[in-house]
Amino acid sequence: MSGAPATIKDIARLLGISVSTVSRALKDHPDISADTKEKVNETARRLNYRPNALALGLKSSKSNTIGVIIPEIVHFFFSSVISGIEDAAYETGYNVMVCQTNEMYERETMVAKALLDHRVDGVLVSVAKTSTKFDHLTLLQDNGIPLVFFDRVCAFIETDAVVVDDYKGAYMASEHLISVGCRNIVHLSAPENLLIGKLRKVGYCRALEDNNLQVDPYNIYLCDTSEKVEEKIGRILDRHPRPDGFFAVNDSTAIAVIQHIKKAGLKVPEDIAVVGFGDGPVATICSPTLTTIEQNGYEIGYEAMRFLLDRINKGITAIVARKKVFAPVLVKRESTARRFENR
Amino acid sequence: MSGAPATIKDIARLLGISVSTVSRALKDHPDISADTKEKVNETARRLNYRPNALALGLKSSKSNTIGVIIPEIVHFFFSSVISGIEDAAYETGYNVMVCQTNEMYERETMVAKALLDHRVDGVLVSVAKTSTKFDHLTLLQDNGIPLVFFDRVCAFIETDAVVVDDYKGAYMASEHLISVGCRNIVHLSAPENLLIGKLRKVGYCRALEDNNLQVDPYNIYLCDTSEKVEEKIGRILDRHPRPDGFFAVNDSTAIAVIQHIKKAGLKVPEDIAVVGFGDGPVATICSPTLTTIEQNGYEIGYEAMRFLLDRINKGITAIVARKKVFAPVLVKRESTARRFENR
DNA sequence: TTGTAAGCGTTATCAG
DNA sequence: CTGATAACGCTTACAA
Repeated sequence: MSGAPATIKDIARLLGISVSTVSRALKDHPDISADTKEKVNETARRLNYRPNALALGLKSSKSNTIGVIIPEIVHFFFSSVISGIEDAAYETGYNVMVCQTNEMYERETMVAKALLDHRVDGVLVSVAKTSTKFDHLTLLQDNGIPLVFFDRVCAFIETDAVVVDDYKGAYMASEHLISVGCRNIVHLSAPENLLIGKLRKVGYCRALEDNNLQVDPYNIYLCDTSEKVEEKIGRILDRHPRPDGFFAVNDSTAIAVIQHIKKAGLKVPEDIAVVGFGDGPVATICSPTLTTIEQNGYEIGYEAMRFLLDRINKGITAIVARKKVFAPVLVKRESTARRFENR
Repeated sequence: MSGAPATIKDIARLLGISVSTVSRALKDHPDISADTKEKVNETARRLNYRPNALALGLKSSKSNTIGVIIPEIVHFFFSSVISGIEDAAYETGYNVMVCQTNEMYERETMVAKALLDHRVDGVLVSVAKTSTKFDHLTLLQDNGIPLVFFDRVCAFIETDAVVVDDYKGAYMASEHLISVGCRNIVHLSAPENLLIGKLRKVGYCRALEDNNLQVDPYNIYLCDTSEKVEEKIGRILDRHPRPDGFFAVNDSTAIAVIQHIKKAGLKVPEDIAVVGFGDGPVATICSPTLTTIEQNGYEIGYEAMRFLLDRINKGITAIVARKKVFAPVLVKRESTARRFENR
């Protein structure tokens, strides 16, 4: 059989008592006689009664659901984040609505509204590459829905955020390249309107400056996917003098670079050293294995959810904006090895 | 400011008209005067009015939300599936609640109940490795919530399913190994209680039999993660005669095998050829690149969502159980190359 | 110890 | 053209 779910009314009718009695019995209210409780619970079990979360939510203005706005699910980092969020939510009885924007501003605004419609208790956001306006996010706040950013923070909105130290990670990555002997380092960067893009670029620049290397603007390319690498790598490798190091804004870009370098008959790291950012599983699968900056997505997701729960429980404005900044860790592997002696 | 979201009542009060008029005006009911509509819409815009999906859901018994039960989000295949589901849902105005079970039966039952509580309009499921009872899923059906399986089907429940042809894929993979000269092929399998585990194993066995090779039960290991490979690979490579081919139930297991073979000083594919299942991005990143069976997660998710929408719209029982079986494609790469001449 | 009724936000059915 | 009112499932004063 496949009928509609049982309600408190069904139980009341079956037992010839009122719905309020049933309601109280189900939540073990002290006023209700043991006998009645017994009967109610038995019937509830028999009917597979489950409270209607929609009704509960309507009554209490709490949906017990949180929303996640994420650029693309199919990336190790982002799926790790979701996994962390999901586990933290499960532990605390929340459900998670996941919305992917596919990096589109328009879609980001749509899903933000959908989450508002559903009266989610809070939202975790990592903004899309193309988002430059953020009214859709302040709209959520204006409606009493707390926001927490992870990874891709929006600088114009004052709220909690959980990130790795992008600046420092980039600095470490770049300095490591210098320490293994690179002097002509290319940075493959993400768009500047993403804070991570900007910070990682600044980290790169500063590392060069601090080591008395000239920052050549022509050594910085907007290039953050393997497709873009495909497009631009030829031109980059043809430059004179040829770059001897790459710091890529993420692992998949770094690996695409390695593959093209190898295809061009050059060697990593002997001719060109490469560092990525993220430390996904691919970093140990590619060959040579990839030196990269660790970025623990699971932890980031988990902590972001903890922040959000605080805000949900203590009131959206009760807390001053907090940042959780994970210290980046440089994981050295083959793509910068052999050059270590130069250090 | 961050107040509670505006309601239809707020608009009514502000305009000094009744809520029913507002409701009708907002949905462009023909009865309402252009003038009133104008005023209502203007006020709605000004207040950022958004209909309360909880109230709507309560009234209509439709939450406009679907649930997804998935073993682990952090796998390329599963995250691709979610991405496909998510896109299909977005196109049709549905929201997606994602629940990961971490392969635990107990958690699977919990999330199934949570989805029932939220009165989701339908559920997409890929069962956990450890699930052998399925009352929690029939519970959903009994409550009028349609179910569609993807990838990890439950054989005991009669409903739609979207999968690749696991049997055939495994058959092709194994036969390919034979065709490149392997005669002593190990199969690293998933648990038998998973239909995919069983079918892939049967495909392997049948391919051997059809090619006059003995199926040696000792050549079949329960080993479906890189951790388990770590544990068992030593023993397997020490066997005499040494295996000359591996068919692994998924890519990450296959790649772990390749890495260990290389570490043991043997060559892939010259000494041992390896085939995986899934064709994730890692298959082209590892070295040698991995021959594997394509399994398009995005398509599977997208189609599963289409099936589910049909069932939601036409009534849960109106349709006889349909299976969408994607034809597997063997993608030949280096991990079985060079041996091609033997074909 | 139990029942009645109002209300959460919305829509549909009746009346005007 | 517009307004009451009931209902969706549930909780919670307030009565009894």
